[in-house]
Amino acid sequence: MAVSDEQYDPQALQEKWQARWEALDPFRASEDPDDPRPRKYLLDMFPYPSGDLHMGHGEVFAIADVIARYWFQRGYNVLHPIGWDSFGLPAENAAIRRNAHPAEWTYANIETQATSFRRYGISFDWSRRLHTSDPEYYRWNQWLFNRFFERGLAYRRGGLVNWCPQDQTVLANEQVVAGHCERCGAEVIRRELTQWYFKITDYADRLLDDMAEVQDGWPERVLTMQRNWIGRSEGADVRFRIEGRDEPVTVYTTRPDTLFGATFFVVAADAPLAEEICAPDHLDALIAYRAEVAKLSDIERLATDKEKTGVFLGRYAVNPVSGERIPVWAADYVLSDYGHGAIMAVPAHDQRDLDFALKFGLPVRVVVHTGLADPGESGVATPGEGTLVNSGPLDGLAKTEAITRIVEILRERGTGDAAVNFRLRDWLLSRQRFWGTPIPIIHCADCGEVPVPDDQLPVALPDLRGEALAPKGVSPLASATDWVNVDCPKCGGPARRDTDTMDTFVDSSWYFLRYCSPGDETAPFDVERLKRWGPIDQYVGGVEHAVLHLLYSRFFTKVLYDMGLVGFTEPFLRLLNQGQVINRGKAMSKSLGNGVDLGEQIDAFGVDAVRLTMIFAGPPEDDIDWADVSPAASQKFLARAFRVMAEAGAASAPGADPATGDTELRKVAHRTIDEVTRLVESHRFNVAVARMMELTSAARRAIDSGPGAADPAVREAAEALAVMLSLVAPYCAEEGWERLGHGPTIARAGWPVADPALLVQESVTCVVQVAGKVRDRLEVSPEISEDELRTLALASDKVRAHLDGDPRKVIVRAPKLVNIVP
RNA sequence: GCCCCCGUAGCCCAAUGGCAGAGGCAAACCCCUUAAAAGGGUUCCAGUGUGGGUUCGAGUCCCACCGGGGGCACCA
Repeated sequence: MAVSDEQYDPQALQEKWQARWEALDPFRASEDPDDPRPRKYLLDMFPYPSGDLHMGHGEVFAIADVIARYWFQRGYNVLHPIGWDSFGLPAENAAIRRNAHPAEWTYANIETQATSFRRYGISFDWSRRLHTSDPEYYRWNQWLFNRFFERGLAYRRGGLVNWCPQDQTVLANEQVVAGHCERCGAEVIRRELTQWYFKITDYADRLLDDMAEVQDGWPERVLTMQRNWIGRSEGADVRFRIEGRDEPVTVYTTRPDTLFGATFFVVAADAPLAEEICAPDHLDALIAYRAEVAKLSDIERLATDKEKTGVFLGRYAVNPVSGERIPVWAADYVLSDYGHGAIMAVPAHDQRDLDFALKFGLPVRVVVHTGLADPGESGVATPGEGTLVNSGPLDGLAKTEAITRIVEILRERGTGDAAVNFRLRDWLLSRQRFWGTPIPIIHCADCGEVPVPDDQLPVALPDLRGEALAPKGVSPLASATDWVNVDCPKCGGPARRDTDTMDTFVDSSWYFLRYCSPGDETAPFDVERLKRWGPIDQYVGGVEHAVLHLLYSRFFTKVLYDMGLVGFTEPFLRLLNQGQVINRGKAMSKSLGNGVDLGEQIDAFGVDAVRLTMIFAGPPEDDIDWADVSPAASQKFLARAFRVMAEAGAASAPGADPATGDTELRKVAHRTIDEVTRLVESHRFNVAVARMMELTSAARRAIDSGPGAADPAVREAAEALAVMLSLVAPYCAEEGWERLGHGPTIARAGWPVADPALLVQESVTCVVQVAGKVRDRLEVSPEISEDELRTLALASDKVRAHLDGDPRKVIVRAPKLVNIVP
């Protein structure tokens, strides 16, 4: 055997095996309904083609591939698809800069990433590849939009919306993070615009309640974030009469028990209601106040420490239960799009109302006795529990009883009822940009909003490029006159296409359904095939989508369920959020100059070593600081493992009876198989790798100073190692598998099975403690009884030396521990 | 301000309430080698952020604090 045969040359292995794997195509999922193998659906969040793959991709896909390859080895029919989330702004911005079409940049990047994925050795079923910017894909966005429209789940309305001045488009609430655009970071402003919405609020209750289905499969923090985002609250609607106005005004409150403590009334300054209510001689003040508020950015307006502002509207509201007259104010701390855009203010028990009352000298009346200082004097509201006072029929009641009682009273009088409110707003889906799915609506002067008939889909994007795409506040599509002007599908008269495109989160809300039947030309997905594959067994991706993509996908799934197209209500049974790859304690960035290039790492250490480093660095959820890990060390380990496989392969042929091999090594191998199996199942991949390292060392010792490379136990260990290692380092494992005399591919080798007979230990070391200190160790049978062990322990000389008479207590945990309390 | 997660050798990380160390990095040394690299091996290193509590027994459970990370923050 030549030494060079045992040398581990990652680059050579990559070249050799990548081509062979592509020919063998071992990861194609079977659609044969008679395939007896149980199915598993593993999904990675599909990439946006921003350039080549980066370190973050390297981590997610390495992690997900461990799970996918494990399932393949366990004999599942695995669906592990790949596609690209290829609509979106960066392509458009690049196209403007280069005077090109967004498709050029997009599809070039997709090819680059696809090539990198193939080299990275991920176990994809490439036959299902999709790109959301293909007309064959976005056609179905439009088809789905039409279905939503028919059901009243897609509608157009005017209102204040979030506008990103940088990207020149509106944004959904979910895409505004702390007042800034989620994508570009610019400060978001409010504009009054007529836009398309999806009625996700109709599903608020189910989005909340169905979380029970994934309670055990999703990270707690993602569930918490979604719960907070949906923001369900329970309370009551209360109708107040406004003097000088026929229509009463309804307010929502979570504390109807404090109704008697309402000392003023506030409407959102920006709501139309404010001017409707406003007394004529106060209108100038309101208009002036509105102008002041409009000058503020959202950041300033929403700052919690901002001083309260407002203006009296010259009107009084009448408390429906006490009959008390209270002044009506307009203020910007009341939001026009939550509840009814108006509140009853109870300064004693709500800090915001108290701040306002103190600023404007409004009365503060305690109606819940909490035992704390009077808020009117302390300046601190008392929102907690207590006994009702100054509240007529509620006096003496505790909070929950008072709420029940007051709701009864309101109901009897017809001035209110229990109510539920959500923080969740409808999903604004229009975008004033080009590189997205055209909204398939035609506006006709006579017929109104007319959907483009299904048989005329897709409404393809017109061919615009370069300067024509520059943001100008209205969609670039508006300038494509030939495209815009069409005949109304209903009456045939002149009409105009809607010129906005859809939020690209629409694309990703159902792509996982399309993977089951990517080429389907008659439907977005094949219902029968989806029944076999769905829902997704394991989803892997970043936590940044906790309330974006994941919430929208859950919404889509529920709508499609109601349409009878999907057989499940939750799309993702288990969710794994991988950590980030950082460098020297900080996120990689150009400005910090601490970027690490995935391609360069692979060139230097090989695909397997990079993947192994990602997996071995720590738990998958944790961030990896690339400065703390060593791909060079990973490469060394792989070389070591490779030599074990190569030497075992050279010394023996397949088929030897392992039972004739060295028992000690066999025990190590089988214990490793057993543990690695459990560790992979529980996603503790870093520990699984540590076990593989131990097995490699044990095999090394067996070859060098034990029974030798030809021993069947060495072969058995090397073969098991190869298969386990193939989850993380497929090239090294495949070559090792070949050296061990097996044909390609190791992907079909099958997971090793631990022999229970080799897992039992003949003896266990039992620790004997006296008062918690170890005083003796006994070699005992694993099956020893408690009584036997107690007798044995008490008979020990070393133990007796520390005992003074009879022990008070003896705790026996057979077979591993005895603790004697003297 | 409120809520959640995490603090274990110089570093990354293990440890069903039961002997604090599985694995790796770094360091030192030995073997192999003409030499170096590669390879093989040995050794060094913390009492688990701090202070209480529960328990026969706490890194693990509870409370408070300190430090780091994350989420929410006028939603009535």
